[in-house]
Amino acid sequence: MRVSQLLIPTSKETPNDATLASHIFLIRGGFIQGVGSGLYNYLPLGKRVLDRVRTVVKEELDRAGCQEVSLGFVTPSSLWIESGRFEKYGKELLRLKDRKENEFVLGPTHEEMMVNLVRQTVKSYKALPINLYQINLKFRDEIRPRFGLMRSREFLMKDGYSFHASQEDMKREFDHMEETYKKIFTRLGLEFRVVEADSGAIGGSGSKEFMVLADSGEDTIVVCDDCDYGANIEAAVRAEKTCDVEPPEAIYARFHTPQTSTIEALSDFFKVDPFYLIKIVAKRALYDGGESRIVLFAMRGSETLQEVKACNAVLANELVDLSEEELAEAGLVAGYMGPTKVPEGVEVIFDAMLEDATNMICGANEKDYHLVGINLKGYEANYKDIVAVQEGDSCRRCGGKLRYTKGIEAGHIFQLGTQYSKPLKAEFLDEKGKSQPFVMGTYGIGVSRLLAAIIEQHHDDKGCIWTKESAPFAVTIIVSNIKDEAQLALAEETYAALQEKGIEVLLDDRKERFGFKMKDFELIGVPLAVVIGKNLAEGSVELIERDGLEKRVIAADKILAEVMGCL
RNA sequence: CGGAGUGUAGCGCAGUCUGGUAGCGCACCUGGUUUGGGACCAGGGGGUCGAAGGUUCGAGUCCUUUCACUCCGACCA
Repeated sequence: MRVSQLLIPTSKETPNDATLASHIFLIRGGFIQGVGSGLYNYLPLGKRVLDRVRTVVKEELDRAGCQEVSLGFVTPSSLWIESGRFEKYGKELLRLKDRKENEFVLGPTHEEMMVNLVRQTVKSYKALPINLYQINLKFRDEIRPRFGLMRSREFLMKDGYSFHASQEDMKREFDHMEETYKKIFTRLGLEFRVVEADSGAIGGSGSKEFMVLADSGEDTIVVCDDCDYGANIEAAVRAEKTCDVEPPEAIYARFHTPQTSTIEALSDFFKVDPFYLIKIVAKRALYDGGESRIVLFAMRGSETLQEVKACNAVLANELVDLSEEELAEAGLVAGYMGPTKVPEGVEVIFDAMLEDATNMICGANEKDYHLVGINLKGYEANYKDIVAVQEGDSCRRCGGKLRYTKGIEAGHIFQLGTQYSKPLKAEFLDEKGKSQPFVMGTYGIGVSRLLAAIIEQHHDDKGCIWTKESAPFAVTIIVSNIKDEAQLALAEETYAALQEKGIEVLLDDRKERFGFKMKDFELIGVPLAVVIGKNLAEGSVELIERDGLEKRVIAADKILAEVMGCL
């Protein structure tokens, strides 16, 4: 491709809303163009990268025995109502009506559609297992789209679904997909980590995320320094935690504690380590049909609530904050809430760490009063793991120190079981002629997000540095002075020769100055550049690798061999 | 959803307080010079000032309504 004919609107200026390297360089390099909140157009260069990434994904999946299909983007709501997700998925689901007032949704993920496809076509165990996938647009009406392609509303995703006659076979495929995903991310040149994860809105049990490691990642992951344990903070576990400080021995009593509505103040007031205080976080848990209830989450004062774990503990769709008015209406006092003697209609969940805890201090559910000498030994209650693992906690597997790191969720695989096949009545006949629901797995890769992830991991202050398998072109030929006939002639000759060899080559034949073209090369991030410039007079040209920007002077008649050697 | 802010040329912005000819930089077009690190000179094109309504002789500017976009937050009760 000749740059003079390529639609490639590069810019010196950083868009004012872009903060992440990937967002800045993808826009400045003319890969994408913003068209609305969380909506992007792909320009020729961006489309090429997208296609290359997509090709890697497709090749590995096809090699792993998966079959590509393409499902409708607009989905009848009836399927979503059948599965029960129409309400559960919440506001991220964009709903729309056609001219006849029929309701549809724009697919944010396609379990329903794929189950529907398979239930109509697969009737026998003999046709199993089967693994179908598509690489298609998705739409999620995010609360707050940001960071360019990282969190957009419309995005390209590979979503795969496998169907099995047994749990064991599904697990086998799950492991197989984990290996396949590792190959995909490795081929794309990404540094990543496979971690245990929460299953979120998709549901099911046993899920793993593929995290591309980057400081700008939106997810916090907990990793062990000594073993390969890794988990999303939403699902991380740790070894039991104790406290070295002596517990405050006291007999049960009600204590006047004015102006101590925070854990910190309470800790100061009683001169007690927060470990021995009970912290309450009150939330409103939302359920289907607009129902909701107030839940108090009780944990040690040294801990912090992990909202996803908390949400799972009460099987809610979502947890939202409460205003002081709402608390007052429910008979609760902010800053003085306790897990005992709660008003009617308020649910309490205890963190598992509180089981059999003694010598605790908690709120009295009464303004300006706390209770001391609380003893939970043998106390009957609902104990669940609802707190976040903290840095420095011990690894449950090996006892090593856990620490936080940041990751970009680029892939997620789930063991679904019969979560969707049951409500959607997707069944097959087994060897005994008995009807059984399909056992399913589901596997996703954020293809458009991968472009952002690659740049987050591979860039410098000048621009993008695409990896070998993701680059829009393999090499670019820069003609320093387009009016120099010798330079242009050699460039044209080289361009034709590389094309002949089937190499994706770019020829920068624009009537621009040298510096301008170099800046563009650095911004766009093609892995290799051949600079044909003034030292052609001495019979040599330059080879520049984008990663590191190292220059090498080579003989002009050796270009082809040298370039081929670098690819 | 809570808080803050912004909408003026393709992009980045000034002008709004104090109403009176629509501006600047980049980009773009024409001509010329220039060609190893985002050149220079000269000329030029491009605007329903987010939208609707109002006040006024006159509104980018004042008033009302509305839409869009962006940023911060949504764990310690």
